[in-house]
Amino acid sequence: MVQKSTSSSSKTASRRRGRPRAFEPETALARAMDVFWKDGFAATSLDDLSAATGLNRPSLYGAFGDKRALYLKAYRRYREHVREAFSPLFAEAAPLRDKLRRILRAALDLYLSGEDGPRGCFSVLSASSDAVSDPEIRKFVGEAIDAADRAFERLFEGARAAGELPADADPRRLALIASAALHTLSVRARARIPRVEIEPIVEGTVEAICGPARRREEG
Amino acid sequence: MVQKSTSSSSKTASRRRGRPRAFEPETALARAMDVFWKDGFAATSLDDLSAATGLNRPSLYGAFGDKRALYLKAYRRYREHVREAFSPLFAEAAPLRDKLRRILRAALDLYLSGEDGPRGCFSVLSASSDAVSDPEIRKFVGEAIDAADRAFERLFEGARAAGELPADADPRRLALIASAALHTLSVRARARIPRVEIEPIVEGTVEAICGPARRREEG
DNA sequence: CTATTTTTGTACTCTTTCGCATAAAATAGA
DNA sequence: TCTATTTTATGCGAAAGAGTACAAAAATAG
Repeated sequence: MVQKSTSSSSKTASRRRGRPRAFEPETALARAMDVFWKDGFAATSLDDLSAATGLNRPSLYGAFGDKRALYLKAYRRYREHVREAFSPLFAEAAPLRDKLRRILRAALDLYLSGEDGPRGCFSVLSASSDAVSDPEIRKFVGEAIDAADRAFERLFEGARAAGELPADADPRRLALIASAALHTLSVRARARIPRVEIEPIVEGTVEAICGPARRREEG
Repeated sequence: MVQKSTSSSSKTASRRRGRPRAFEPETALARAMDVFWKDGFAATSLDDLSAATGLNRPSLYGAFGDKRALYLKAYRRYREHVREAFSPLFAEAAPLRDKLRRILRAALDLYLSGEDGPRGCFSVLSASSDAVSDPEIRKFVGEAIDAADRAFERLFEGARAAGELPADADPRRLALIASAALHTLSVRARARIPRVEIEPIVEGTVEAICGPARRREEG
């Protein structure tokens, strides 16, 4: 039950004993994530998940556990996906203004993505869901928010050290403003507010943090 | 069915013909709003609503219609409640910095309120809910967000005209930052992040909009 | 070729939920 | 008192949902 594939995970190595799986857990999890991301926890039924993944319910249970466990796994996958997508943007060597703009634009693109309409941010959705009464899910949400706050904080610390921000700038305060931008982008995307009405928030936030267009760079 | 009490609505006037209601629709609606606000649309059952209001289901249907109609009425009531609570704060005669701080503090208090834990902002919740796929609910959400944006925009326009903001300040851009603060306050409150960790966002937003503590008022 | 192991698919149970039918209760008017 | 009208209360019925039992299917080990 809890054995974690004691053998190596290389593709062709020592195949398991019984009937082989007819699906790839990774892609099934990706489909489940899509559904949860779109409809939220309470409004997603196991039949929805079954239809989206192509697995029947017993297979879902066998592979991922019950609905709550699957939600946690889907959420974890979302966070990994986000981390992989945004880490390079934070690590990039570029002026702060450009980096911040690219990060916020990428977030907006992510929040507007979805075959059946914009989905917003999974963490914002989870925070709004009844699932947040679950301590473990709440912990996940808190970690996700904190991770974004810290990533922005480190970004602004570095920028301040590099002279891209005034010496008296407060990286933590600026980080909270950047995270607030993420949250409002998510809310508005989810409300299906047109992209052109949302986009000014990106530039407005960049200006609020980095200062107006090409001024004040040196008092 | 659709007659809207043709007679006057004064308390003692011409009582209706049949058995009188054993409840006050206003308070029942307030209770229903509380439940929807706490659990969201999908996770709230009619039994929950029945228990919270004290009405049995037929009475709920008779008074408010089905679940969706009741949600719309509860949401409408929330917006009226918010408008009544915040209009005086926007209208107040006080320095911009103080007014903005009071508004954001009041919003945080509202989002942290709730007998069973913080509830956040009903509009943010609705945007995250599956109910947003309903065009009418989506329209409500859009209107609520727009109302907040405009209220802040007018506030900053007035402040600029009064010389409390630089002449080149962009009221719309600042308004979007203020609304973003509301959204992040709601998300964090809902995620049960401790109040002391959320409060700095209020002051940080005030500084971002009005400038740092007591400097630069006349650059 | 047989036994063992694991997954798959069907169908089942139990619970919850929504919405409504129906009868009893409470009031106004005749 | 009797009738018309409106609300309340019980509870029905159809549907959906979560989780599981069980047997067939598909692979490996010996």
